[in-house]
Amino acid sequence: MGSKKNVTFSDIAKYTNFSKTTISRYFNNPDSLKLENQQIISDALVKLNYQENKVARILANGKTEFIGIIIPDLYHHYYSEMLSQILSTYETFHYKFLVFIGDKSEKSERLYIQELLAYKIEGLIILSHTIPSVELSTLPIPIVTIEREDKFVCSVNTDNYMGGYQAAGLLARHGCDILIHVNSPSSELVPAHGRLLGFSDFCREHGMKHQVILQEFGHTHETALPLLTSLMEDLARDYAYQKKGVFISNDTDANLLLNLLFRKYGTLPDDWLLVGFDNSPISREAVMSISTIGQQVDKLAYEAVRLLVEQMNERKKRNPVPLKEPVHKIIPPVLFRRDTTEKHGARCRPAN
Amino acid sequence: MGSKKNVTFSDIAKYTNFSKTTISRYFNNPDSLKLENQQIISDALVKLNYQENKVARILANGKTEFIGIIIPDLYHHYYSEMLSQILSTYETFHYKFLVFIGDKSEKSERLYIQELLAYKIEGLIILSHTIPSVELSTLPIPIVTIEREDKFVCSVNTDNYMGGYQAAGLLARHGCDILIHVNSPSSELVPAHGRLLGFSDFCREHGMKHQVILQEFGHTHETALPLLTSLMEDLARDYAYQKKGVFISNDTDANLLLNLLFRKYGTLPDDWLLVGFDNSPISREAVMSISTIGQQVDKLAYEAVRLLVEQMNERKKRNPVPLKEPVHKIIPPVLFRRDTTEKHGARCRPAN
DNA sequence: TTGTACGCGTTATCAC
DNA sequence: GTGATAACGCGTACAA
Repeated sequence: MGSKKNVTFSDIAKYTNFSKTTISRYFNNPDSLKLENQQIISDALVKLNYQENKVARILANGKTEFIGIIIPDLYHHYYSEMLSQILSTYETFHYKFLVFIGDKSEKSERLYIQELLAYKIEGLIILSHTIPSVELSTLPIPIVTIEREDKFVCSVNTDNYMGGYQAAGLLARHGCDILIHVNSPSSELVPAHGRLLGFSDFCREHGMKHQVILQEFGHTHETALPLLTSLMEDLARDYAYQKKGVFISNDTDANLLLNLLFRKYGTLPDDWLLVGFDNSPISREAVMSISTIGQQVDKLAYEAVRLLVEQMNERKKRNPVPLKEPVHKIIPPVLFRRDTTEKHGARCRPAN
Repeated sequence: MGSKKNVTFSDIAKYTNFSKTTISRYFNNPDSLKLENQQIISDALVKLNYQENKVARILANGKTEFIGIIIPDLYHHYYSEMLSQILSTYETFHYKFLVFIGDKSEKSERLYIQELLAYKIEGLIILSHTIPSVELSTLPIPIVTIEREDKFVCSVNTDNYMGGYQAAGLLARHGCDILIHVNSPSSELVPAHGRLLGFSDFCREHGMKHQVILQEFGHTHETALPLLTSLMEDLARDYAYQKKGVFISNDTDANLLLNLLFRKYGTLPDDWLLVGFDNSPISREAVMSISTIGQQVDKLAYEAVRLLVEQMNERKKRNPVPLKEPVHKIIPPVLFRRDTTEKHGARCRPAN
């Protein structure tokens, strides 16, 4: 008890008069031992207080069961929930996760990847945006990205186009005169850009008057507040007496706008409807619950890991058949109708 | 290029006509080689495209540089920020983190610990509450807990007592007639219990009229809303015409109460003051910014890792001196004065 | 300053 | 069913 050295297969072998091989088999293929001997070894394990050493196992069979994750931050609820869901797949796939926060430079992110490769991770999940997918595709292990530029690697993304389309549809159904989409300017290569397309297409297809406002509001209240204030005032002026349907592509800013409206009018005026994006906690916790387009984070996470595990398994076969083309999996979004749209609707059509 | 087998020290040794030892030294003690030879090896590394293998290194020297983390969830901002800060210490200490979400049973959590031990983690950070510290103290590696029962292990905690004291003090300074503390019933062993003590002590020491309400509001809007509604009505009735200072020990519920008040009165009435706990995003994003007691998550995280690393380093010495007693590090909280208290104060004493 | 030989704890390949 | 032996890739006395 409390002896310095760890108990190894050798010790157990000596103690039980078996060979190391047999001990190994006890763990990896127990049925190949006779029941009687299984029991003997089993007893010895507790008697000697054996602690398994998977590092040695890795060295011997090359399987680390490690997956690396690089995620931009955990500040946004979207990311922390995603990480949570990814980690939860341990219950299913039994892969362990080495996690890095990659909100730094490209250089440091490459360092993270090198570190992960040094630990012989079998696959890598990337949510950060810094390293282009061409470069990722050159790595010697399977890669899956989530909601980022993914041209040359496998990915799992939300159907952002449908999300934008749904948001516009919801606002249109409530009889808005003008549909406004507020978004930060983004590359056409990132999936989130689809929201804009979906929104615009719906409006065009249905002959809706609409406007797209591309603006960066920054990451703090302090920067966002004045910008959103003037946005609100502009819209109120430009579209006075018109029913304004605003689709803001994140809940945080939607909430901010809602609060500004509340402070100005004491409530959400009847000629304002709001739809956010993400279904983050604030959309439920706001003064008035915010309608929003939610991503199915659990499914995104699960599919990402599944897609990765599939490829990792393929590589372990004697004749691995690598993918010819990167696979891009699409998960539909979910529309949450809440007070910032339904309150009005309920008033207009109480029967519905 | 694309050859199946990995390049090893042997390959480099052959290629450069050095021995494996010299290659090893190049990595671990480069100054012991002459500059010229360092260059030769360096060139060979890129030529052969060597990828280091830390798994083999671990087996040889026993140092994994792994730290395990078990955290209850990432849904609460407090936990996700904590995890983020812990992971960020990679920049300082270069330890890698294996993360498990431990919101399950005691049994599954023990399994996580076994798995972590199998990967030879050098230390373990525990934020989940399921396994008592007596049991944790028997593990063969250093343990540090954060904000949980910690009698038999090292820990880092917020000075909850001071937090409760400060909250009461803030409300008292604003001339409240009655101070109310709302909290969920908790064991006296968990650090959070200190909030209650600090609050009560302040009130007693300063002869403030006060009431403590211990109630569980659950984890969803649906369960919390009716309970908080009746709480609000009870308080409004019991303390009509009195200035009510309410210290709710989490921001989510504080926000909910604020919203209820807003819906009822259209604003936060002058006879209501609110202080929350955690400084979570909602406290800033609410209709009216919520005064709150914040934990210094960055410091908690850093100190936890530092405390752990210290002990892990101690163990690597030839004559390790284990701690006689568990160390409990205390971090002061930070008071954020915001609109739910200062708005009133500003009105009463505009000069201040 | 560099090399030899062995150990780390497991798995894989044979052979029996 | 079970055992001997050689990997796996690197670190480290010890020797030179």
